[in-house]
Amino acid sequence: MTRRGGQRGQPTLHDVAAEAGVSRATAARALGGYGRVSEAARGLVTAAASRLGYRPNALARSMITGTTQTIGVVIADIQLAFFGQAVRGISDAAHAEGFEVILVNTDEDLANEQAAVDVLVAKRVDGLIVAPADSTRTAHLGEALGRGIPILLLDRGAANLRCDVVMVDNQRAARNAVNHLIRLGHRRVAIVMEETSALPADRILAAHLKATGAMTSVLREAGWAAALRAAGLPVTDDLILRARYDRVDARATVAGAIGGPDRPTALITTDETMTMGAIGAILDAGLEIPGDISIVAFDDSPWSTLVRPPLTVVAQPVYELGATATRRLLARLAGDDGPPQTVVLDTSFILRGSTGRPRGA
Amino acid sequence: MTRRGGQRGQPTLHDVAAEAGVSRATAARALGGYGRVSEAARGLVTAAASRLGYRPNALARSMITGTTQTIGVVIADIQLAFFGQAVRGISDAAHAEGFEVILVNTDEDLANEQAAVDVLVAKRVDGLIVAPADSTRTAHLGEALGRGIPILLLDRGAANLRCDVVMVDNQRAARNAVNHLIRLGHRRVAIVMEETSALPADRILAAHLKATGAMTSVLREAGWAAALRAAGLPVTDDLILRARYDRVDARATVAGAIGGPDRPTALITTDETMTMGAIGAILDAGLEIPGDISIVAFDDSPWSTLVRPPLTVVAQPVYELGATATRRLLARLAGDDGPPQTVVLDTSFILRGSTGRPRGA
DNA sequence: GTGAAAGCGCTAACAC
DNA sequence: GTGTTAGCGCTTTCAC
Repeated sequence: MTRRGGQRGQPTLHDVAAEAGVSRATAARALGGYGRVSEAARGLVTAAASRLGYRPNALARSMITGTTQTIGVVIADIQLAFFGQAVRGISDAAHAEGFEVILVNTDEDLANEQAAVDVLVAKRVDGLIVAPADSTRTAHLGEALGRGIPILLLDRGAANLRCDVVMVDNQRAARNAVNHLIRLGHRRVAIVMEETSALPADRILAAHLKATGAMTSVLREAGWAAALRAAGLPVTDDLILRARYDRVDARATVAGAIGGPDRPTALITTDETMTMGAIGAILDAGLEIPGDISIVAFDDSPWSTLVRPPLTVVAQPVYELGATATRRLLARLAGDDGPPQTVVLDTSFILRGSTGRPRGA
Repeated sequence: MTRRGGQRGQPTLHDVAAEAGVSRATAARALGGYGRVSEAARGLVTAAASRLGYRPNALARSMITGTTQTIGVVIADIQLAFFGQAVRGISDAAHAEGFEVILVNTDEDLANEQAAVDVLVAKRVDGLIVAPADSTRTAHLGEALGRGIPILLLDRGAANLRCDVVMVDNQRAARNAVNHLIRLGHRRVAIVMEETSALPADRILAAHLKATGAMTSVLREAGWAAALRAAGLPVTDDLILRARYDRVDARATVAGAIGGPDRPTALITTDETMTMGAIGAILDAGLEIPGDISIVAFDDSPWSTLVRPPLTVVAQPVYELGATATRRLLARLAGDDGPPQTVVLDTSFILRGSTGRPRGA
């Protein structure tokens, strides 16, 4: 019994070489598929390897090659449908090139994100895909970049970070959606969005936002405001329905806004969570969609055709966002060192039953 | 400039030690938080480390310690709400103990699962959580177990595998749900489920299934059949609506079954995908829920209260399933070598509006 | 084509 | 308390 076994009892290259009666170098070459090995030796080695149930130690290999064939994915919450789809796109594109994925949730918390990047750097991931929690406080990302670890920003940009970004044009998508409502005759179009620390809508400079890469909901708010203003409609604070980022609070917020006499005739929601809250509130209030109130939602959720009426939505190519992001990142890993790219994928406006002319229009 | 830098240009312990003017061992002890180090040395080292932007190389550490602080998670598809929730539970419980998660999707394909296990073994994950694609062909899992890698089976059992399992009692949950329908007066209760290679329902031995750990949908089918039989109702093939695992096919299948004259008066669906298909078909057919047809769905999807009427469901504690699974696995990693445990979490039956008495009952 | 030897960055004995 | 030494399992020169 020549078997020595590694520390965990698993056979090592050493054992395989001994079993095959060749040197470790030859065994490694045969198994690793590099260098030159005779057919005879290769046969001996592979036979010995399978006899022993040898599995290469990727850790040891990575120490030398300097690549772990692993990418880190840092997102807010895998439970959200958006990230589920995006991560599937990432995972598929990564696997296609032989990469694995380490997943970390941040709950949009900066400290969590910083810790995640730290761990992933320690684990020596080859690259990072991150949906940054904060578009301005990105020192930790800059540092990783400085270490030579490519980063790809998913879904949201970030100021002062020289790296690739894959996203959609949120402002434009929101503007289009609101334009649709305006064309139908709506004059009071509210937006349901999560609370942010951003400036009030009427002081936002869209160009600045675009440059600094703000949160998607803020960009959507900017698009909403732009559409209203372009139509000569007032952009007032009572039309901005800010809720904590959960459907219960979104529901309460919308309930408050549609309970009064001068309620908006249409709503645009900035994501699935806000949409669920808004629909809940409308159902509670017994209002008819779109007769009493129209709604256009961001993100084409699987269930959007199951509610009555089916939802008019802005659909993002979420899976493709993830897949494209990954291909871009892997290109960097493969040596592409061109200037940072921002890839903007197209959204589509899907007209279904939840938008219509306001009463009396 | 004493800095040498590692292969990727990142500072190593060597650099830190040099910068601090101590030996590598001392630097390692100060940074790793093990062994004894004087306050003075610790100060010197940590200062040097932060000056250099040192990040430990987890790969090198793992080679020696024999632990990667990483668990592999092998599931069907992270896009499915079920797995999104479960993985979040896993991720949270893992992070709480300092573990990261490598995620792999299999699409319920055995070959994918085998490949995934291989890669994860090569990456030397400390343990594996897998929702096995096949409950009988588990040689690859047995082999990993043989290598000393603890495995935890999530959501589904597997035959002949001595390892922990965390799941719900699918048969019982289905039986309860169907009993509710029977009590309401339904006599023709159909089940909407994915195609499987299992035997027809009327030949299934529930006990055998329980022992071998079949797919959840088959167990739910067994529960459905058991409830009907216990009530003296016929279990006929036309009540088993099998569809490919996608909502489009589920919809077509259900459409066919509810189009005829002798249609079932109630439906039980085995998961979210089947539910979406079934509701789509019912809406298409213009049938009224629950007047024309009752429906009870497996899994309490976020949108189940948004459709009208809100759905009566069997809710699984999905997040808890993941968290519990992870805690069990981590206990194994911490040395627990008691006999394999099967943890069964409780489901809850949530009565909402989609179930009622059949017409004429 | 094959083997010997060096070394990736770190931890763990073992001396001092 | 600190330094020295020996590896973890692998890839990679470099001779032969």
